[in-house]
Amino acid sequence: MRILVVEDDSKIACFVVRGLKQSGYAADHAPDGETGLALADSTDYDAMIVDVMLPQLDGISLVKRLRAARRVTPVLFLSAKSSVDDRIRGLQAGGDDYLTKPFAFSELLARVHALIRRASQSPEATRLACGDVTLDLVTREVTRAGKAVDLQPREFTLLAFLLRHAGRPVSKTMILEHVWDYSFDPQTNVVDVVISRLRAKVDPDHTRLETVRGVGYVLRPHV
Amino acid sequence: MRILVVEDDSKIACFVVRGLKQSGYAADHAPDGETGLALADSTDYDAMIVDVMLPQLDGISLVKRLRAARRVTPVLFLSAKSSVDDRIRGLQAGGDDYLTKPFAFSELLARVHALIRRASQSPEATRLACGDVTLDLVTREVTRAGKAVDLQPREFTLLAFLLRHAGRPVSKTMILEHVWDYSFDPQTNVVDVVISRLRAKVDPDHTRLETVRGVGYVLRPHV
DNA sequence: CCTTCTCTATGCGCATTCTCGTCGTCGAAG
DNA sequence: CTTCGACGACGAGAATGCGCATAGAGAAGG
Repeated sequence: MRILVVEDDSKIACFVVRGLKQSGYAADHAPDGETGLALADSTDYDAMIVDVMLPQLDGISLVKRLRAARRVTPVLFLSAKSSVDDRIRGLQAGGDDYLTKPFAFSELLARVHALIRRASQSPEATRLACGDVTLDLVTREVTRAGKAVDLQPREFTLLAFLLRHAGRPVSKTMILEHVWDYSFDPQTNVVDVVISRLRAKVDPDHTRLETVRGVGYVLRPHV
Repeated sequence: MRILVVEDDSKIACFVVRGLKQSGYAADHAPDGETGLALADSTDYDAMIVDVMLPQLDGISLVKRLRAARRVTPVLFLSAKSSVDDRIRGLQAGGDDYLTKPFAFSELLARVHALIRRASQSPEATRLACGDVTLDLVTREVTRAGKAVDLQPREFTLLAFLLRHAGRPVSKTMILEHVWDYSFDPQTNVVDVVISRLRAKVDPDHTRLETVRGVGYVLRPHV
């Protein structure tokens, strides 16, 4: 779940990004409209949070251009003004929701949640499972064969990612991008290391988490 | 639990807001009807306390317009007049309760309590518990293993918040928002400090209040 | 003015995560 | 069938950064 935050006030941006990360989302930040559009254009975000007042390219125009390019990423507008007019303009431009500053973070989170859930049609599962392995995104509990397993943060994020793609191989590049937030392969073997630790904890008999040589890894649904 | 106070007399407003905060509520204040309506429109309050006599837009009209917009937030009217007529007008406009000035703060608090309890259908638990830790929101008594524990206000609010979410991790951002009423992260470590003090008083053997690295804290239900 | 409570600042300790190095395994080609 | 090359597995040590505790400053209340 990756979210783009387009916001010029660095304090607000920093606060929002941090909060989203603490809630388990990956978050990118663009300080102006142009950068935001470029990022939105090149990455497939699950949602965007866009300030209306932005340098270079305002939020409304940004979203209009995004929609013109047939991008349907759900957008939540942020604005200092609370006038009904502004709200209407935002929604007409293709925004999906509207929040006025100052706002409570929990409200922002709730709305983003709703947006993603609506967009993906299927309610955002809080509980992932594959075979006898289960993972709860909210309580952060992981079990194998009914027994609780204690995972470190990185291991947790990686397992969650694998579970989301259970049955299909995921490349190391993908993993680095979504779990480590790296855009480029920094010539490292971190993934191998954490996969190794994950196997020891979650797949001791080596039947669930398979290696696909030259590609990456698969989580086997059967077993 | 967030409450909006719409009241033009700044002394009364200040007094009420302070009292609510001390009782563990988050409270906002609007000095006139227009501001009040705008705030009520953009935020999801758990209850509102509205003076009938207000500049710009009187309390009755405010609530009428709120109800017209299908908002069901419970409203308690404040008024200087105690005439039965006024009371009827208020309730007809969509108010849920009515209190005449001057009033005792404890009475206001009791009624707000009742309003929220009624609105949320599930009676607002006055007593929270998790494992051998109990907390009473009304008497402000806290016990651990049957023995009373003396908490400072901040510590009390934080513990109450953790108890409400027992079993699920709560992020520091959330804590700052609900316990400190900060909308933005002021780059501080207050949360850590108060957690530390809370542990010393309520969880000396470090079994109940766990750290979730990079996220926040959990209160463990078992033990 | 004194007390009580809360916030800020700092350094330390430790958990987590990364890097490195070696060993093992797989697959292809001769 | 054997050999060679490349990729992956995994353990051990090192670095980073997060969280904890403490003390002192500041604010609020009596």
